[in-house]
Amino acid sequence: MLTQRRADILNLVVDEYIDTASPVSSRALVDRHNLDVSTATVRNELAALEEDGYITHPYTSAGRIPSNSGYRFYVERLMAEEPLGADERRTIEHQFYQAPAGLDEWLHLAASVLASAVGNVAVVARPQRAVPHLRQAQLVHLRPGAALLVGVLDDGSVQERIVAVPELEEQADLSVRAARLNDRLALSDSERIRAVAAQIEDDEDHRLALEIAEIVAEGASAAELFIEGVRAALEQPEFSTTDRMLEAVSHLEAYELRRALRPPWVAEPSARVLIGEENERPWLRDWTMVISTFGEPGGAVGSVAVLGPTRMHYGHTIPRVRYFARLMTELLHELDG
Amino acid sequence: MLTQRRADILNLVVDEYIDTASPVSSRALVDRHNLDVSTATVRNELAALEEDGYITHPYTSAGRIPSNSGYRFYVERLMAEEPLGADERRTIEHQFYQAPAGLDEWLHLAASVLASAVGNVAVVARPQRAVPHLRQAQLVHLRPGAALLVGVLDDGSVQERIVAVPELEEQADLSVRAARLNDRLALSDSERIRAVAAQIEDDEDHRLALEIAEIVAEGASAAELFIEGVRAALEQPEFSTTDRMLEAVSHLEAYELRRALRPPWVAEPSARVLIGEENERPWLRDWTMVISTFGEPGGAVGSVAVLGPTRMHYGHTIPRVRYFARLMTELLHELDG
DNA sequence: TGTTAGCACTCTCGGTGTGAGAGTGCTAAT
DNA sequence: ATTAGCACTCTCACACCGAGAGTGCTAACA
Repeated sequence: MLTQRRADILNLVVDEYIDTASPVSSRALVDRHNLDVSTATVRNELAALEEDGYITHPYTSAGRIPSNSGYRFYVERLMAEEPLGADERRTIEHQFYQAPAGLDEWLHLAASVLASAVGNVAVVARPQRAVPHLRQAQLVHLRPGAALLVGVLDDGSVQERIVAVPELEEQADLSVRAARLNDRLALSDSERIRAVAAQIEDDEDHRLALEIAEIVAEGASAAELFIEGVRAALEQPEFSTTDRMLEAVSHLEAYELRRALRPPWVAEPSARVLIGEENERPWLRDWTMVISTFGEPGGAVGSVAVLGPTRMHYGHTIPRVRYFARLMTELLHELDG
Repeated sequence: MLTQRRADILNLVVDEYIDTASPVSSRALVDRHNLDVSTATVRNELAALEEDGYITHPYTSAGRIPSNSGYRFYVERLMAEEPLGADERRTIEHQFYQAPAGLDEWLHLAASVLASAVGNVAVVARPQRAVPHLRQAQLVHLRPGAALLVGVLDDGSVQERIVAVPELEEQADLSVRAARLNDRLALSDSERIRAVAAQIEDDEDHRLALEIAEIVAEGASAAELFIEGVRAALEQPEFSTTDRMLEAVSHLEAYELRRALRPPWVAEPSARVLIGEENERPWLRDWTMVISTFGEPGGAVGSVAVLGPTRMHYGHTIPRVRYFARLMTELLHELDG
């Protein structure tokens, strides 16, 4: 266990480094926080902290930089959280309430507001159920022999796919067919739909039921992602060389992020912080991810996350991610009635 | 008008610069293309070309660089097109045919294949009609008093929006309502829907008809964009400083690109090339956009584009954009029956 | 025993200087 | 009209240097 003084100093080092982005010297600590010990004493403490692995040296004679375990200790024990002020809340809620009609636009907006609140990349994943159920299917005539199968799932998402239908059927026939299918399949998950399909005698209905099972299953994979704030994140000094920036850009795509957001930190009620290699994606070694979820625990669940360099303003970011998750849970609830 | 020799030299300068990305010297031209004149003669010609504005100097004693009007002349008169080989076509078509079910996935794939074929940013805009018509509307019960209004348009796109409905109506009632609305509104554009709506007596139906008019109208704005190849483009030497790269990153987003793709080059049958300030978006001053459209001229039309630095391999890019547009028109036609 | 002053030592960083090399533009000769 | 030759310009890579910032250690001190 660290002595009080040592912990205090670690706290100051991390705060200072987060602020200035450059190695922290003993002098800076003493001067800027008027400690009543000398720089030499501080140096001794720093050496001890380094011994314990909380901080490091970039080179022999530079200031100290927090290591990832330093950040971890900081987040768990030291950090002073910076709660949202009344006016900040008001501004955010205001932006939320002038949101447009669609859920998608709304999620997009949320990502964008969060990104600008924390100055880093914000990612919002569309809520989805672990096991989605069909709410309603519909067949829309496209041309003789083909129709658009549209399925609305119970997490509010809409899946579509072009399917073959009997050449002669008009829209009216297709609607009848869809109504018949809905009668048997509505409110079922894809597994159950498959089971019911097996018992359908009519060949066409049988085939369509299987198609429906597939689109329902698709609803459980690939959640849509809304990514904002890339620009702001890239402006930070950790990306001051083109190769680092290039690396970051190529990872900050929906495809990569989807994997990073996935298990096991889905369904975490409060915010979870993953520092560096705590996230197993290797490219995130120098990144921190603060992630939380929103929505009904049993129902459709989405996630909100902030991504940035490990040198992140934790005390600022964490409460905000938490706040957004709570707010979005509320609003989603309102939206669902 | 340029003399033959002068034009030849301009051609060589552009070719060489596209290839090497560094200013072209008289020596390089003579050596690498065994001209039967001396470097001094070439220098005189270069001076003349510079006089005419086709090329420039970065500084007094460096080689020549094509100006934007140099590129324009090159594209119109000089450039040797590099047609697709049989096996290249085969590879591309192969990738296309193993495409997944949905139109969206398919467009996404197209963007990605094109991007890797030209080594620059590729953008594909979902086909849409100038004036979309409603194919079918459907109401899906969400909870008492609210339903999801889903509209399928005649360009195959699906629009959705949450709407209020009478508290007491069940799915069955909503389906009846939807059927009634479809009878009067199907196959109409949003203007006509609005007109018809005005004559509907039932208050609820009237309100819903207006909602439908709105979602149909939305189908004409904001086409979905598929963007690929950003990474490859950013690796080019024109983005070798972080600020240039940062600038590029922040512009290569759906929001900005949508504006760049818009009029007046929509509905160009062959590929159109916009060099530098020929595109009025100011940030595109150093970019070239090669754009074409696909789909039925009268029907749903999408666009394919490649974006890259003005120093772009035009002879390679242009035929490929043209080829993709043609291929996608074909495949879309197949898809539409 | 913990703290501190003092000092030697290390490493970075910005500026300066320099020399080689690549090209041009011009002039005079062909 | 073309070309050889040459002076001149500008960049680029590299080395060098000195200032400055920090540390680690030692020895004195409370």
